Amino acid sequence: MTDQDNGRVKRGQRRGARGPTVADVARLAQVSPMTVSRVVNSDPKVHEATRAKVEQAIAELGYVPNLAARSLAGGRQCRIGLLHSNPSAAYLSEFLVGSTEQANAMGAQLLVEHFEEEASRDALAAKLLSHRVDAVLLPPPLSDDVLLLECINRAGMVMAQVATGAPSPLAHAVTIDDEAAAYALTARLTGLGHRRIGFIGGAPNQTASALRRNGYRRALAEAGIDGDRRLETTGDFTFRSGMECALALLSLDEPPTAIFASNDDMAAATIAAAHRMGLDVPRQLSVCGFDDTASATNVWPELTTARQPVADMAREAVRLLVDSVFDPKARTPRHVRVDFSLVLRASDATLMAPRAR
Amino acid sequence: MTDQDNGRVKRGQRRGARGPTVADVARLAQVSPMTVSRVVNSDPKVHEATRAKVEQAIAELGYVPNLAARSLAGGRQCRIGLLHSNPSAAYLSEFLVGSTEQANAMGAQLLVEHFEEEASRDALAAKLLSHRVDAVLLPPPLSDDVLLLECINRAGMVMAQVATGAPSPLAHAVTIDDEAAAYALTARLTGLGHRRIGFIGGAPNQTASALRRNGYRRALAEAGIDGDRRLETTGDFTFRSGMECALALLSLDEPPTAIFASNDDMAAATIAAAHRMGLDVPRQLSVCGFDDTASATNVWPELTTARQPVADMAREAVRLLVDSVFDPKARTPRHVRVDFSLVLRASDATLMAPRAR
DNA sequence: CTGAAAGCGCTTACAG
DNA sequence: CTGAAAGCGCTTACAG
Repeated sequence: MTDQDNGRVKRGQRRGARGPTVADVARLAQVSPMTVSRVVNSDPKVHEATRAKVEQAIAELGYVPNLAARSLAGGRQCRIGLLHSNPSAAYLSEFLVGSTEQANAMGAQLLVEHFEEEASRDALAAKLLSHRVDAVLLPPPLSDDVLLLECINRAGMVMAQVATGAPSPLAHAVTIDDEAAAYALTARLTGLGHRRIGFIGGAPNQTASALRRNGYRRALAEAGIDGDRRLETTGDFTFRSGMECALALLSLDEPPTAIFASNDDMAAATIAAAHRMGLDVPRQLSVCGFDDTASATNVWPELTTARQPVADMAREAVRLLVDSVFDPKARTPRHVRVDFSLVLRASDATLMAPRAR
Repeated sequence: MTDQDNGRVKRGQRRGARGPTVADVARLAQVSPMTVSRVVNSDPKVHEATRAKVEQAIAELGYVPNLAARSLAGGRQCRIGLLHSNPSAAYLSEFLVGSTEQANAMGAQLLVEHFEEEASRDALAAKLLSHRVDAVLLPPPLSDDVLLLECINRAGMVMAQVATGAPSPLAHAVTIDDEAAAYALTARLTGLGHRRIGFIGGAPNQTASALRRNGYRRALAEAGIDGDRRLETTGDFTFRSGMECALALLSLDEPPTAIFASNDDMAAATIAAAHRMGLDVPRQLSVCGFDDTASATNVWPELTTARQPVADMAREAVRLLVDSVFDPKARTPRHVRVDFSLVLRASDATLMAPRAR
């Protein structure tokens, strides 16, 4: 029986019941609202017996805390701005699912904002501040925009860079070991007998691009293969750039028998280029991608690639940000490295006899 | 000068300044907090002069309403559950961007939830209720799950179906005219001189699939072409299914000279199948897709397709839901139809002389 | 058209 | 370990 049931409507009184409150739970458990609050917030200083009583009352009433009241009273609101420019749709999709889930789970609000590279960084920072944003989440390529990092830092917001090759001292960072993943993939190709392995690099303004190139070079060196710079090309992570690089590589006098592309979209383009030139993949050309986004399975043959757990990385980054906003001690930049894994599919194969041309 | 500046800290008093409040604005504008609230909520019954004064004070202080306080006081909270199963990543990405933006703009909270088709619908509804979800947003294929619609309706939540071919009387719906779009695309192919046009249908459990097939058939009929059922295949919107259907079509005794696939992923697979069989696109085979997701430009040649404004549709659906939650009168199911457009790229061409086989 | 009062549901800061 | 009081910033429901 709640107070609202008496039917009298006084001045300033609100309409309508809105589900059980701490007061309802407190009444049922015969404790004070304060104690209910402590149980809900897992304060360790509550007697086990008291906690049990309260938890039962919570279960009985189906009590769920009102987030609005909580953040108003606690003075703690956490709004995270997710800035994105133009990563591949497959990447963004995974990233959004992970970050949205985690933000909801932690009671944070997520503001998704598109940021054009031509736009003013100061104007962006001002806009974020006016939206009361406390923390900023940066997927690539924005995670590598140093000017942007400095600008947001000056405005006093916490940041998390995801998938950067150069963690900043101004921000949290969540990455995989790009060098090691590229090394592992290239080593697989050398293990299959390939000696002429083409490389399609990512956008030069993304720091992870250089790390992947380093991994490629190290694998070749360790296999005793002299690096041939003509086999190294540079794209920008788009399908179109991958197509151009692949056509260039396949038109060399001594074309590669395998190509490692720095992301799946460019690897998909490489397969398309091979088909366009009448080459069979993987019989006449082995291809590897990177990321294991949806693009990896939206081609034929399906791509062998390195899996980057994008959704998990986004979740971890949100966790770091929310903790930082609520606890100043957690503001010290942390660098979390998550594991990658190799996903072997159908786009690579043992080197066959030299192909007819 | 705010009250907090006097430095005294009384019992129960909070720490820290948190930006200007209605009280601050009211003081500066020399009106009551109530009037500030009215201006912020654009109540038409405020004198123009009063409004101007208040607006100037707001600008001067950089006042931004506290959403938590607003929803606590107003008693109006709007939590929208976005349920997704396994649409293509490109589709989901656009959908998430649109719905997140709109939800934030309208002060609603978005909960993203993955729903496996094997999972229990009742358990899902219970979970949504326990999360205090008021409204449910359903992208395809869930927008066509009638049992799910009924289940959520029984639980008392409002719903919006996006891109369904069968708007339910229980829900809002935002669609394009699938039949007309498929008709337009097919008519383009007949206009280019094609007479044998293959069709790759979408998943049979999605109602839009049948509409697209109807559009295809109508265009053929109007061009005076006898429908040949062997040219009609059925996929499930995945790349893999598109590959199978395309290979089947291209292996017919009298193969088609053009293929219309019911989404971009299947059209991309059709191009891959053509290349696999040594056919040039579009010289020897014209291909059209549907949706204009990122997949349309992540193939070579780029796809001619029908653009479905996914992000806008998601925004519109969120708008309908939020309005319904806040205003019971707006609960009457509405069906909003948005425009599609044809995007002509490089995957289709005029019919050439019969190809050599 | 404008305002004074009360309350939304929770937590902070104390006091025991 | 537990509780009574006050307040978070806004809006509802009135009264003028």
